[in-house]
Amino acid sequence: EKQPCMPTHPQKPLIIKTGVQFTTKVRLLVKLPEVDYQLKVKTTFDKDLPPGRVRQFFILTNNTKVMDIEDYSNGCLSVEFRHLQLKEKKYINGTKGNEGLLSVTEELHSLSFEACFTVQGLTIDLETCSLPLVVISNVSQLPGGWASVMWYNLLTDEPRNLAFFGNPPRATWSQLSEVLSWQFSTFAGQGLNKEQLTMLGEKLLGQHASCSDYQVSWSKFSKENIAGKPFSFWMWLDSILELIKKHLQPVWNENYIMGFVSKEMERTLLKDREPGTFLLRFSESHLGGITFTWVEHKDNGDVKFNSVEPYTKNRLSALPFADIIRDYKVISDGVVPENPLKFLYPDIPKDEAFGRLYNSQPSKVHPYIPSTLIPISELRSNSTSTPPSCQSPEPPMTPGEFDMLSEHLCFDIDTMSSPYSD
Amino acid sequence: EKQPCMPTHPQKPLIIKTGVQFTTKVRLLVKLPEVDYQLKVKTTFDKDLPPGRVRQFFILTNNTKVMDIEDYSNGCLSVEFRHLQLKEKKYINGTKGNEGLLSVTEELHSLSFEACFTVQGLTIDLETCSLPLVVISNVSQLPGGWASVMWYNLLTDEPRNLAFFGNPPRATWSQLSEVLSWQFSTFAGQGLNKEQLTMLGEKLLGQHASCSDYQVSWSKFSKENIAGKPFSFWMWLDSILELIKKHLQPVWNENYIMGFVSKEMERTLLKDREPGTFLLRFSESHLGGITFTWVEHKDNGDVKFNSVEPYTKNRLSALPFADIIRDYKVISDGVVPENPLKFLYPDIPKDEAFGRLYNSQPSKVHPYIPSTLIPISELRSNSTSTPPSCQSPEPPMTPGEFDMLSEHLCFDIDTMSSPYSD
DNA sequence: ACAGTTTCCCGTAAATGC
DNA sequence: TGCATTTACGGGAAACTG
Repeated sequence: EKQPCMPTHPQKPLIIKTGVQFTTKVRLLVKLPEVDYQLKVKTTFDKDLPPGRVRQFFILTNNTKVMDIEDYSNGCLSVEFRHLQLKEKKYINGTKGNEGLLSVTEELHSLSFEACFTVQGLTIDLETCSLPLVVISNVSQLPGGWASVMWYNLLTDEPRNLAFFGNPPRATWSQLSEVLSWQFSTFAGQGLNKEQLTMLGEKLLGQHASCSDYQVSWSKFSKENIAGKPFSFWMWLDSILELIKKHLQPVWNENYIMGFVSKEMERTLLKDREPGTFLLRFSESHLGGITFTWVEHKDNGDVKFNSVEPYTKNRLSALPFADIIRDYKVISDGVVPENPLKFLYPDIPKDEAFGRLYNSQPSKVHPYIPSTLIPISELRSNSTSTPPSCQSPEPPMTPGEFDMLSEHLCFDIDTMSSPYSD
Repeated sequence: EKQPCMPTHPQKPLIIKTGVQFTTKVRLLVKLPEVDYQLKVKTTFDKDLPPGRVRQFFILTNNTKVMDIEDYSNGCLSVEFRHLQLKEKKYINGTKGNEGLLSVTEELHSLSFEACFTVQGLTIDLETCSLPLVVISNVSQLPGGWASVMWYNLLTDEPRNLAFFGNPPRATWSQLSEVLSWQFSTFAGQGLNKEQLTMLGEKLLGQHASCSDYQVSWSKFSKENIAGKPFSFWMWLDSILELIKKHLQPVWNENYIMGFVSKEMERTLLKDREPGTFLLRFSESHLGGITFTWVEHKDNGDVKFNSVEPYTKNRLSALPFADIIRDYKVISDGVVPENPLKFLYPDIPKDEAFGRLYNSQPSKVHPYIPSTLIPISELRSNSTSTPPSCQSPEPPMTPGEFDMLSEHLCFDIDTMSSPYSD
């Protein structure tokens, strides 16, 4: 009878941060005959959630409002709650929230709506509730929370299985790769192609990625660290999404960032190209880094590959990435510095590709000489730049419709004024 | 009988930000004979402040505590309030806080302490209160608030003249310059010398600065904008203090930053020096900027002065200032770039002065080529760098003891855990 | 000691008030 | 409308807490 249906959260719905305002809206789908009094709706957080095991929260601010004819649309009743804010319930007795089994971003919560009215002598109780919600206390928990929201909505149709992460199902790589591509198209404006997904599949699954039915566990996806690295697969991927959103948007949208490519594949691609051909790829060793690799032909006919130390958000906020590509110089002992980047793979002249994205700000503060930062690498004559080991290449990927996903995720909780992330 | 005496606030005492925790401590100076019950002290904010004209605040959190024998020291009674937090009182009737006459940082408030006890049948009421306090709601108001605290404590000994800024007295330049130097020695570790103060005096007073008895109005000091600039004298100076604190501390402490020097004086100093002699000075046109000016001898014998576009906190957080000096290069159309900075005025070889402060981080992320940002200025062959107009030079300054000031300012309100500023 | 989690609060941006 | 002031909250870091 009632349906929780609210404006899509601009970025990451179904995650609420304590102490930060959020908005929610309920709509009554049936039209009631002559309700001549005001229909009050009350929201309750974590209603009926048994104490223990998980944290519990309550709504700090006023949580009862009267339904009203919806402004636009077909005159059904609706009510929007604004400025709601969550706070954790503290127990005096020894009961603790979060008993070690689940991490806080795996705890699922819910927001309930209740209304009661009498019509023609009949008392009717209405109650409904939201899809499972993740509650976090700091934006640093947002990536973990979003992993949970994705996994839940990808793998179940149940409207309210709060115990989902007690025993989370696996996803096929086919399903998962679709969601990952969708993440990039939603947050960065441009999805992932087959080759990029192949590299991600190998990274997550090794050789098994050849089979799109191969299953990925929740743990492998976002809890276990990648072998030899202090972060999980999803933390790594999300750090790249954030980097794109904040610093690489235009370059990414032009499809100029190959991004996900094994080092072996990189060499294969570059080795027969013109000297100075380069490609852009994300760091696999550090969170949120991007590097370029260019090919150089030595005098003796050898082919050499060089990769610059990855740029991270700090560097990129000092200097936009396109400008880095424009201005990058290598200095070798007293020689006139030169920009080794000539052609974006396969063969696009650098300025043709990036020209529009350059930021040329010669800043005319008159009494002063304009100054800018430029990125340089200084090569000592005795320096060596040994080619590192790399990963194995591999096969393709399933495409597909993600109607189901977008349907679920378009739902619901909305934290006021573009809340998390840019 | 009682005295409010608390730990010196690490940075800026007597300023409290709403919603941020602060700490205060009261000590009972007389020793009471056998008080066999607990002595309760209550703090009240803005006690007896008549409504209207100014905002009023109250203490959100628990504000009554029992006095206790002080841990260390001579066993007198004391009590420390922690986690106090201020919130503005809102009036239902039309009365507004802050009626236009005074800005919020000129409003003075106070924190009162009360205790009542009976000894040998005699009831005694104790009450005392803090020096005037400034209440702000955002750190952006901190410079304005600190200006008020300085002016008050510099110019009056009254313990509680909350109407002080209704008609604030003037300060002699002699008094003021002392306080300014003290600001730099307190917050940046190194005070101002005679020449620096002279330049500041001229900037504030023009020719009158020759007379150290000349008076500076409160308005001129911190309210009126400097002619042609969108900021007041104090806002400008405080922006420089902040820049030093965050980005220039070591260079400032070595006395390598002349900083306050008129452009005319700058030329006088540099013109007879070796080519490549440079000095460091703060921007007068923008908040929180530092530039270097170097002298160059043209082939035709002319002397030319060049100043780089000032570096602000954003640039400096991408690249430490000493590294900027080390790596700065001027590129003129295809010539090998050169660093024009050779000698710190008067004649210290650059690396001798700054060597210890360089940050050399060649970063050994092995598979990658290390990269860094370097600051460059690109000179087009047809570019001109016209010498700008400058200010007039002038005379000396009074030194002196600032015991009074430090005595007053060492007082009192303490906002938990290094609150404002670094 | 330590890792997961929360709190604290600056500093920027946006909202609000006058 | 513009300016002064407050609120909002991301993001880094410290504090907490088992």
